[in-house]
Amino acid sequence: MDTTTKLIAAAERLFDRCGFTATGMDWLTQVAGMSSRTLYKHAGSKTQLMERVLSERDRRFMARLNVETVDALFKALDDWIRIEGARGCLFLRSNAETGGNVPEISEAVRAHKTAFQSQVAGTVAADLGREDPELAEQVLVLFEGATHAAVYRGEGAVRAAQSAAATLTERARA
Amino acid sequence: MDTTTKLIAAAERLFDRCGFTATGMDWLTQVAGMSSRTLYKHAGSKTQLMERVLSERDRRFMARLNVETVDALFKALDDWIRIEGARGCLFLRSNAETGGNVPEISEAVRAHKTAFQSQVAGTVAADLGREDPELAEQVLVLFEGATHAAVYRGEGAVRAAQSAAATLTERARA
DNA sequence: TGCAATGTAAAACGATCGTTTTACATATGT
DNA sequence: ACATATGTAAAACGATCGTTTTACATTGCA
Repeated sequence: MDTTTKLIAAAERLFDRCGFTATGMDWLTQVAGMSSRTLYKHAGSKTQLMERVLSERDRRFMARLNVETVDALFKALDDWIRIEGARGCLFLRSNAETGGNVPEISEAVRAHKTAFQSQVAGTVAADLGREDPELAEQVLVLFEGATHAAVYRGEGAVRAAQSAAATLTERARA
Repeated sequence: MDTTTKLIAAAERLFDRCGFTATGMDWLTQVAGMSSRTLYKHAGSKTQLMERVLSERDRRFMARLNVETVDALFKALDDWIRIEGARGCLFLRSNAETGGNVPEISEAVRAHKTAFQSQVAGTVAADLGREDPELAEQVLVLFEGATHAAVYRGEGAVRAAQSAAATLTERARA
């Protein structure tokens, strides 16, 4: 396994589970299994490392959302939570932790959420056979809600969002 | 204005806007306008201060949710966001930042979310004239989703959640 | 054979962390 | 008037932060 890949994976895991600020670089070197010299040669800085983590996260997450029905969108979220666990959106958390004061991170979050919104709108359009901005916004809200409610309500939150989206979609079709 | 009140208010503002870990105590003393000796006499520790902040936040937030219709629930959220801004749920963020490793905070979050779920279920029951756990879960997800989507989609996210909740409630009534 | 490249181990950098302490000022109430 | 409570200002505590440096080992290729 490539050194950089190993580093990004370890960093994503720690940042996600313990928080960005709370994760120390010394601890990260131990978990990633490399010296701090190597870590900094590959990552540059903690902020750049966070950028790489968010970029990789975006790639992996968005790949799963590339579906053509609203129902599949929530099935994808269910799969994601089964594999990755439910700790809320890492992008929003990154932004909140840094108070929106780190431009590189704010920009990564903005880009991800724009892509996310675009994918949701696209999926709704594919499912419905036409664009429906209002339904798309509702589905986006349900998806975001399921992501965060699942932290304390478990997978039932995803099922609730899924059934709500089905009802709204059915209504929009008629 | 009472010293403790001033302290809690300043802490809530900084924790909310800049993150818990990222907010230093020196900075907090300056914003709260008191010496660190006074701050620690009133707060005890940073963790205890966070507990007080969450407790006060819970009181203020839950007071607004004490309504009898689903629609009023989202109107209350809209009001909250107008006054306090949209930076996501401070409770979930606290838990995420500490990685769930600080028992006092985890417990405060759990207690708040339990009360929140209970209030949503109660409001749904009052609106419908009967209990409806499935609709209640959907409304909870919509509320949580609006809270977090509003961070990057603005108040339109709340309106989308509100209309979705109205549709689902209407359907449940029939 | 030798020279880059890539890695480790560990010490050290100055800054900042949460917290305590020392020394002193200002009110209040009996 | 004198103790008590409540506050400030500022230095200091040891620990930890992100980052760099020093010194050395290993590998692959010319």
